[in-house]
Amino acid sequence: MVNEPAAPPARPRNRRGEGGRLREEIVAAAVELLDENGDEGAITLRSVARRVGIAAPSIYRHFPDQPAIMLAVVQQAFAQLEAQLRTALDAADDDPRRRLFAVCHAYLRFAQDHPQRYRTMFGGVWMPALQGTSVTRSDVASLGDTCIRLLTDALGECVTAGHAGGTDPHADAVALWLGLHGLAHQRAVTVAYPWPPDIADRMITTLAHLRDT
Amino acid sequence: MVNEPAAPPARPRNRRGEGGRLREEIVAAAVELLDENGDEGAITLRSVARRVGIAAPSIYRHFPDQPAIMLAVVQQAFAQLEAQLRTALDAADDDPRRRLFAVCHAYLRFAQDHPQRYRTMFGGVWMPALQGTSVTRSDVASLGDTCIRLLTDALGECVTAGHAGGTDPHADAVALWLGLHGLAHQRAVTVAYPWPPDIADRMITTLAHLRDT
DNA sequence: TCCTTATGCTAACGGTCGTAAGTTTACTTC
DNA sequence: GAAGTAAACTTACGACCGTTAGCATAAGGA
Repeated sequence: MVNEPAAPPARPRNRRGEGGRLREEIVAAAVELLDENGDEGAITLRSVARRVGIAAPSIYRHFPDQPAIMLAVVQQAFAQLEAQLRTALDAADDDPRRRLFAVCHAYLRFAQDHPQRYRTMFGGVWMPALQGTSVTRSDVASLGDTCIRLLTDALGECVTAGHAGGTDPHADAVALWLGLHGLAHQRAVTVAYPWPPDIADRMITTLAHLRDT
Repeated sequence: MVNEPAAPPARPRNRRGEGGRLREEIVAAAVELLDENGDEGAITLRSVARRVGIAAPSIYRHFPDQPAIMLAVVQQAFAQLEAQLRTALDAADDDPRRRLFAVCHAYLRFAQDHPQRYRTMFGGVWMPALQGTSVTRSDVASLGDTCIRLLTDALGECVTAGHAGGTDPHADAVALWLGLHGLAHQRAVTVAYPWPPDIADRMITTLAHLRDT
């Protein structure tokens, strides 16, 4: 838990118009602390300031609150997840089946590559902690919507192409996402568990009601 | 966040041999704080002591650490979940199909009735926080095993009776639990989301590979 | 060159936390 | 009634936290 007890990196002051750059550095430092310590409680005003190499009150130029930093971290993480899903879709060919697997595996890969971030994104330390802070409920309400839509669309393509059968495409999409989330979250939480090797593909195939090839 | 700023409930001291009763009171108070504030960070040595009506250091008679309280809370929660699953199984008849649904719905009901507890049980604030504390990794390793076995057995009965088909019963059981966990966890985290009404039965039926009746 | 102003810092306050050391209270036994 | 001891308390220390108020410094246009 010791974070540079006395680390004066002699940080150069930003140029006149580039003060906002410090905001990115703050968020990046917060993400670093989260990834290293694995505990969102490690993201504190002072710890972030230490990591960046600035004085703690200097953060108030860029964030009104400490929860505002957390919100920025989570927003950035969701943007990264969305970008990763889009990249996977762009790299895939036109087969709806392969596109569905691509986006699902990209989702799972994000959670596996950044378990602490995933845990924080969906851990729900929000509703309680943001009482009386600058973070409003609407800031956090629609955070994962775009990512879920990408998944829903990919499943819809499969249904349209006749590769997937199901009585209710929307409910199936929700179920598929819930299954992915269960796997992703549990993988992010437990150190090492003997998962069946093909557990991901099994869940995707089953929940998407994919027909045998 | 104000917890009895000065609440002297004039707690009577326990009788000579019943000092261990305070331990139960401490755990109960910790659970109360968790359920009310919804944040495991609300379980602190001093807040628990205030709630019980004792001085903070008095806790050290019964717990070596603050993490030890958290461990006790989680252990108790897992015991409650297990008891709830067994109760549901005992109340069910002999039809394997109905027994499977009974245990699955009991699982989901626990998460819905005690969302903060569920979040804490599976939230994984463990691996990081127990560094250098009295809580060892083995204390937390096999916490949910019994509950998962109850689920696995219920699915196994369905397979044996021919009500469920699947190529790998163990993998299917894991997948079923992951699906339940995804739904339970997400329900415990989000305030209100328009879930498809029959989402639970859909996931259970699909992941268990239940045959049409 | 000087003045404005964005940028970041120092100092400080009040609060909470975990924990150690030593002490008081009251039950039980003799 | 005396003694022993379990049960719980008081006091205190050091650390970290979020936040406020005011100050220094340097960039860049006039």
